[in-house]
Amino acid sequence: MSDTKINIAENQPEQRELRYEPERIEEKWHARWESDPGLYAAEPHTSKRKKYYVLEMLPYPSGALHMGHVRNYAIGDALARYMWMSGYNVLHPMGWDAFGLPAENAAIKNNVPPRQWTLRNIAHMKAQMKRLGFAYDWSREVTTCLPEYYRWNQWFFLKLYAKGLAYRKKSRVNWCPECATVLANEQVVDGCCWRHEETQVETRDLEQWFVRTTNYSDELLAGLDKLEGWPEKVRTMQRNWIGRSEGALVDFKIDGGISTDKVTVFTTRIDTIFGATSIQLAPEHPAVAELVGNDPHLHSKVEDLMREQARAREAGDVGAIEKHGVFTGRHAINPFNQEKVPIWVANYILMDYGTGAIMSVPAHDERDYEFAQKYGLEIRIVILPRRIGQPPAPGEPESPVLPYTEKDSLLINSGEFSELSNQEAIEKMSDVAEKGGFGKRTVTYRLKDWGISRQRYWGTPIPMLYCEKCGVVPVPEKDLPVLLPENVDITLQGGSPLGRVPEFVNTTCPKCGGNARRETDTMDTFVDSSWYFYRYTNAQLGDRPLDTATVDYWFPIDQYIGGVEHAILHLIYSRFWTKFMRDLGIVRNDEPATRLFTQGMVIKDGAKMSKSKGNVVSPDDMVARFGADSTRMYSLFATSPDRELDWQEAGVEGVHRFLGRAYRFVMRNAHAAGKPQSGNGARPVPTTEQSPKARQIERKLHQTIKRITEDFQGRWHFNTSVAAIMEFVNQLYAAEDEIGTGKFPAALLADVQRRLVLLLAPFAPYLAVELWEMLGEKESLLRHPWPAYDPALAKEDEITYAVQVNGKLRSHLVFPADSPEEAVRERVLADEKVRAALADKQVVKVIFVPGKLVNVVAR
RNA sequence: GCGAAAGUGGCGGAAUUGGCAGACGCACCAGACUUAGGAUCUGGCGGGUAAAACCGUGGGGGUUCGAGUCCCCCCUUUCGCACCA
Repeated sequence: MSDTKINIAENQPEQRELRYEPERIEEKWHARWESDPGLYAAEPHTSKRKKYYVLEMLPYPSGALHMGHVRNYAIGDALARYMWMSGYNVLHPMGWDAFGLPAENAAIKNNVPPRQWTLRNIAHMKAQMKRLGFAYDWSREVTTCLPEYYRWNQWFFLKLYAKGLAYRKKSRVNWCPECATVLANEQVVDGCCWRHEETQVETRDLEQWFVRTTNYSDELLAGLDKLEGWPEKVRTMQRNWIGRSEGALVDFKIDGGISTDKVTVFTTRIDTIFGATSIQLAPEHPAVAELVGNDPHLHSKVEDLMREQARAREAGDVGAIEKHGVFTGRHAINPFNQEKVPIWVANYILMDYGTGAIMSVPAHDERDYEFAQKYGLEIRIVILPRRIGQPPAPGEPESPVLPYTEKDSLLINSGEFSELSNQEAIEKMSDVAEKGGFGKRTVTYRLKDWGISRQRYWGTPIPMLYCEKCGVVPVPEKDLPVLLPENVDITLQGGSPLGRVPEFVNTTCPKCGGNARRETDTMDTFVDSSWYFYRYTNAQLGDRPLDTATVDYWFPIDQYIGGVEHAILHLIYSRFWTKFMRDLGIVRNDEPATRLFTQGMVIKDGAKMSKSKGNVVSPDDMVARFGADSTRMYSLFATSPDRELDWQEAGVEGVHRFLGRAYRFVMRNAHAAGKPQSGNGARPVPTTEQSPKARQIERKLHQTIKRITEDFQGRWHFNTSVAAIMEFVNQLYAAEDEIGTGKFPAALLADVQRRLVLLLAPFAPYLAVELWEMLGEKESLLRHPWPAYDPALAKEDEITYAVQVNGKLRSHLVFPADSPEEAVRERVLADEKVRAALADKQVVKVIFVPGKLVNVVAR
């Protein structure tokens, strides 16, 4: 803001009120809203309104809001305000995902305690949100790092433990050296840490707490089919993540035996077992060491395979490595035909899927085919399409790999099972294997149990004790919360920081009174975000995590809005948690949210905003220069909410300019307006008193209300909603010369202004409320009903027909809206331009599209 | 490799079901008002032409009176999955 501008404003007081100064308007209302309950939800059943729960994903208090947050909340806030004005009892809460590693890193770097750092960030970000005018019900604020919240994480953990859903086991886990802690499978992306994209995850063998998410594998999968309000993309991602696969386990006896006499393979294609020409084991398979024996050559080969696999896994391109293997010299016996097949070890077999052993069927599996080709293993065709019914003719089919599964496929070379279809064979062979005791049907999943132990300080302490006599003992419920100690020396070395706090660690066993040590790991912060949205329904409750009846009123969440990056992590954990809580009997819904919306990323100059790229736009800066309304409205106007948003400052300026136009129109003409007519959709005055321009404005008003209402109810294309308001304001400017002349009814003007303000309310709440006051309205803008439109008034009374000859646009003709087809045809065919285009051609037919277009087809 | 989404002026993007391509905004150009303008208001703005014709929605075919929209083939980008047996 230059000095010149300010001076001019002061020198010309009559100009001053017409100048749109968002900082003045917004500061004024910002201060007033501090003491205004705003968009607070009414307690269940105290309001006649229907409930509507709109939720945006809670932020991590990193220090400052970024544009992604602003966009997310601008969408949610517009919806919340629209729903509120549409007569719903809206719950629109906000909170803080306040535990997590950045607080610890900040503590190490700047020597600030994590709690202090976090709470300071929250205070700042909350102030930013308020300045941006987001209408949250702050009486329900949830901060996950406070004992009032995290004690219930501990309470839930005890419930999980009691139900056998939390357990401790030693296992190979993902370890991020940068975070100095364990990660869940969901937190490993392409072999790297989800927070440190450059840091490769290592593996460590540690004793850890796990949550049995796999108990709900099937329900988590089946539930996806019913979540029709969720993006298909998210549902697909979750389906893939759960990775259900039906098949069979089959035992192959090891010829000559080792300490165990068999190796069990997992297959989804037991019907092809007569085509199995080798067994392939993962390099880490427990039988490998014995099979390889003392042969140093074999031994080093297996080591190589293991290394290749590990390297590929760390590089994140497991699919790309070249297949290698080595023959162990030993054989296994196919239980179906007693055939001896060689046992190999191969680098493409994964120990953590199925049994880490497969039967290799080169004729009907691409990978097996590639491998068999390389090592000259036999390729035996055992299934063919029925239409052939016999071994393929030379050169047909082209690829020897034929994973036939169609109903009309047919087994060959498969003993008693020959001639069966693929499906029949799977059933029969599974029966035979089960009866014979050498196999059984099974289902495997990719989904693994959720490892929740973190060797970090800033998280919820896991409420467990280790007693010298009694072993693992849960902290009794009455002793909750297990408070996270303050003043802890934080380093990234030497394991859990809590382990270095003797006052915390050393305690007595609640069972025997003897010495006990506390668990020093903390919980994954995704525990916090798995159920926070339930806490909003009654955030102050002291004796329970939630009140079932209150939750029952508000749930499920009607609309959840957030980034697609949470499609698996947060959204699968919170679905699990809901099912667990339901089985605990404290909630009744099966799923947390009916509808999910994932908004697109905010980018600038073709790249995601990031400090390293130096293309970060600060919301504070935007608010200071253009105002909160312009910043928010631009984030909705630039593109539809589901798409990537390319931040262009000139665009914010454009929206700012538009808001100025709207502001000036209302300010200039407020005095000329008459008394508005009562009734939300009623027509203010009879047509006869209106000039054509006034009628046009009235029509445009109703069309605009219609468009915006439909956008809210349907596609959420708020960019076109904003464009519609802009068009409307442009028309108002074009008709302004008639205002005050008597041609433009004062009552219509009053109505137009009021409704314009109402339409602006979800997008530019500061400006809307300022103008609302300026119009002399006393009632709260948010409590005023959303304007209705009258379809009859929105209807055009003249229609411009596009006139084509052979599909090419030749003319435009205007007709009264209700003109019959005949009248239109007649005038079209008589039209000069049409006749010129027809020349000497013969009219074959005339296509008439009512209200739109006429196409004369001629030859 | 598999799957999904997308590709439209100088730029962000409109075009709910096949029916006037480019709404709205930015940038740009011109004018008005001004001592002044990075304010405001008015007009213009896909290419092409004197004006038309004509050409234009990643490329190539097709269906249709009519295709950005539907079908087939290909290219590019983004996202997801990727030895899952």
